Amino acid sequence: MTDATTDPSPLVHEVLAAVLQVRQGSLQVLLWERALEPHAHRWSLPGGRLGADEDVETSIRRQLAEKVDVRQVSHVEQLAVFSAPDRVPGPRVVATAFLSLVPSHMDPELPGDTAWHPVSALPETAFDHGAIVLRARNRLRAKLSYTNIGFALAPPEFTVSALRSVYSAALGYKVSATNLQRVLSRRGLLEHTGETTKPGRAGGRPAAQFRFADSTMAVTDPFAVLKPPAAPKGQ
Amino acid sequence: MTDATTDPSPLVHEVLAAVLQVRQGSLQVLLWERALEPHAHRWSLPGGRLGADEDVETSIRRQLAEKVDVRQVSHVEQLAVFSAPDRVPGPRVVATAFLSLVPSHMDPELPGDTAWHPVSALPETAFDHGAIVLRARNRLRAKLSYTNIGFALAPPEFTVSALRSVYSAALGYKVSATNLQRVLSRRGLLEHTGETTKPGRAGGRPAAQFRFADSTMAVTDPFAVLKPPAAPKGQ
DNA sequence: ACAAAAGTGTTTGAACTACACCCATGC
DNA sequence: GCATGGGTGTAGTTCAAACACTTTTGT
Repeated sequence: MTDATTDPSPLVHEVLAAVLQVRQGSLQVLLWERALEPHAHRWSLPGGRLGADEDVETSIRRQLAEKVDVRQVSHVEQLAVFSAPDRVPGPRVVATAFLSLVPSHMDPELPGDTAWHPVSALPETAFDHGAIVLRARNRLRAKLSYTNIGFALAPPEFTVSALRSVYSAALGYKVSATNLQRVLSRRGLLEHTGETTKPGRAGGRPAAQFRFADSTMAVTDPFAVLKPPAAPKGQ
Repeated sequence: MTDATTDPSPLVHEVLAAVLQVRQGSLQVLLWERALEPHAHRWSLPGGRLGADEDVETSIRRQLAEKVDVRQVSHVEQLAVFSAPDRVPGPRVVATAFLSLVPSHMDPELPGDTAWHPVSALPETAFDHGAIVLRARNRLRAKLSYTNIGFALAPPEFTVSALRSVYSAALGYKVSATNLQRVLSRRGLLEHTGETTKPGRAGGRPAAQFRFADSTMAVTDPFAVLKPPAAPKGQ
């Protein structure tokens, strides 16, 4: 399968993460500004070379720790491999891209060359990193519908209207608070904490606080159609 | 991002494909039997080393051509990267795994060391290839529900009951022909060809022939819930 | 006529959207 | 009181599963 004695095409494997967070009402991505050529001053995704003793997920978590406190990263998942031979100038570099999420209440300290940018208004990006960000956003949007991945975007406790803002920012359209609560409750994803928030100066009923019942990603709406036949009543 | 002048950890990138086909009423995968150590006589996925001038998809298509006529491959998509440092003995090998499909009416000529095996009864597999096959099956099963990927498993023209067999084999449970036709028709995926088949000796009504309206993968049931608000009536 | 296989009509139920209405608070 | 924001009740719709029934053939 592989011939280790000769290496006709030296190859570097890098890992990259599109770190997404809802901030200031919009879905944003963490980028750093390249100081050096190639593509100096363009914005690129955090990441780096895959180490000898780590798999790609371990590697991206390690490399993210240089930009963001890892404990603030609530979810990491593989997106895809980007491997066009000319995707970066110079020697061949194949990248494994990740989708990574940070809850909206976090505000990590960032290195000076690093900043958040709205996904809907990206600055000039390096290499194929812009395409990776869009793939990440699409994946997130899809998963908001059929998994519990909202837990990774929301703070540990939240009101329904706060959660509505998070979902609306990520999806790019207004979500109804009523229906959001219904859907997530029906699926058993939401739990009351028992706490309520005080209304603002304008008054209004105090809002109940919720949390997500589970904080590991799970598919909650497995396949909508072509389900297996129902078990006979005797079962 | 990468330092090309030194290469502390030589790394090989391979591409692997789980080629799935419905044959003899079950979902099967194409495997070849390794002649040499390591893992001699175990069964492994077709694939090989990524070439210098190709991306991973081009590479897997090229390598599959050595086992199966490429024109018979109806669908190829990335599955995931497998990168555990010890996933194969010896020098580091990172793999990009693919899901690949062959329509059920094809019966490609195979090399002598290659054979189809039911996914539900795999022989002893090499390395992590067994896990890759199961991931491929799970991906296929999920996509049968919310995309038109059936086109890649079915022959160009088929009766509803033939299509039912294909779906049943892939999903692992009996699918109702009635409901299958309803779901696919409602989504506009099926077209009448105008032809009908002759009944067998036992009689029965002649079956209408259908084809899939589209032969490129598309999501047909985008998100079941949290849809964007309906456009106002005036639109 | 009868059996067999294909295809349609119709009921039931689940799940989601939309909207009306009620609740609890500040001023 | 009344405005404001939170929460529930309840149609109405869509979509899919289940099953009865009709259609069209071979024997």
